[in-house]
Amino acid sequence: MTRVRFAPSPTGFFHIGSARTALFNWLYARHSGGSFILRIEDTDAARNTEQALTVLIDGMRWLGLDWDEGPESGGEYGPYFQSERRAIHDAYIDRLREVDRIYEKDGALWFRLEGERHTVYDDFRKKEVEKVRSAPIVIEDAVRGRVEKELDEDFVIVRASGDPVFHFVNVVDDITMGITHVIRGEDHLSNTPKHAALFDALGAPRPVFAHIPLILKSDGPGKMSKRDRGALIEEYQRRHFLPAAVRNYLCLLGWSPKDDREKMAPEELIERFDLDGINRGNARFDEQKLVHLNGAYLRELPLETYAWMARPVLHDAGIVDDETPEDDVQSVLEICRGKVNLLEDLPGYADYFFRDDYAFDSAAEKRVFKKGDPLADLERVYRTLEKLDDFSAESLERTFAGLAESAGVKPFAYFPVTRFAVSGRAGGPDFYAMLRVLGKERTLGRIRRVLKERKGS
RNA sequence: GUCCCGUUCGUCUAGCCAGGCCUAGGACACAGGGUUUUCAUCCCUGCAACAGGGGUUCGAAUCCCCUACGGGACGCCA
Repeated sequence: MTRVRFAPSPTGFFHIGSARTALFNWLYARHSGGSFILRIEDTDAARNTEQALTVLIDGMRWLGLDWDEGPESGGEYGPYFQSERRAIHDAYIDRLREVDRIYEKDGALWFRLEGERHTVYDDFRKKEVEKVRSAPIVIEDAVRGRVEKELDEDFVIVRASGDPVFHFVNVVDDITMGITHVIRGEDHLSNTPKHAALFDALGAPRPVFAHIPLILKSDGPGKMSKRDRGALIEEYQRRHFLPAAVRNYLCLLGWSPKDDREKMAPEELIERFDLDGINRGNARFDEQKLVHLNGAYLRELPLETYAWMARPVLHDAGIVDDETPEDDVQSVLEICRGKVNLLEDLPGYADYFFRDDYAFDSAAEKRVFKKGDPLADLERVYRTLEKLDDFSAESLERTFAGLAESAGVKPFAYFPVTRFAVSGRAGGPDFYAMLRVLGKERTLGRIRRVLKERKGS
């Protein structure tokens, strides 16, 4: 039975790299029919708060990563908060003591390596250190293959304060929770020999290690840090990204299904995910591709779902409020669906349906008034629509066709200036649908206003 | 500084482990064109990469070595 875990430290942020680690673990568990365990490594009291935990759990839920064991789920290997596992850690300290691999120095407990000792001056750390000549530790990493590293220094496993350190508790918890596969970021690769040595010293079988590449910032050097745009899951939640899109994009960063498939449903992802599809090289974060995927997911949402998600976005942006008739919102959403890649762009895309003080885009204005006599066209449109009572799309289409024919032009000739007048921009939803939703009164009012302002100046 | 890992289009990647099927495939972005009488979608075309050098081989993106570059780790943080 495969048992994998995601073991975050609640810091108050849910980093995209952590999220991807969680996702890979989750996928692997689901793929292999094993268990996915959430273990909270909350031993650093200084930065651990209840709110930090909430951020993490909300983020996990939002991404759809459910855990079989952990906080709020329970399980037979608890507690799932590292801070509550102290008795277990102590017992394992005793075990190490029994096999004589522990000694005390400066009030702390050190793990003793086996091998010849000598002292050298470390000029990076500017001090004398005791080195140990020991056999290299060999890790068979599921992603990177054979990794060999020599451990040459004893290390602290219990601080002078009495608190055990990460390397130790992490290993003990993995042993006692029966973890079979440790899938984590490559930044832990250098630590792994220490962990392997502890597994060995404790007489426990090592788990399979799989170190996944890091996510690098979109520009500039280094890995994504919490201050970078797009680094936090909270940001995607706040910006109304679709979790399915974020999840899908994250899969593609550092893992490949080996063929040309990119947009994949969870079932397919689970079906196809495997450790040997994980890449070795670090991946650079690219928001554009995420946005594209988000748009693709948005476009295939049923209208009901789309409206259900989009409505609060318009609300939050202050575009609509409780006074706004539901039917109006619904009609606008119907014709705007699939037009933007991000729900957060919707308010800016559709605001003019709900207010008359919409902005006029100067680039659009230039284009519209570049040639011909757009004002004359607009006037003709006005006089024609004035006499039209049926503002259905079909009726509007017939009307514009008639208007165009009598002038010997294509109906399209009237679109840009009309659209500009009623919306202030060059793009938007389907032309006739837009006029239909705006309705006769508002359409005429807006055209009249533009006509008046333009003629006056 | 030491150690570990990596390096295919601007970006994510396929191909590498099992060398010839690679005049290196796909996607995002970008540029052109088409469909849509408009917007978006969609479709087509284009642009664009095996880090460099040595070696092994009849043959190397694929195997080996070196260099360069990138990333990470070196905490009584996790």
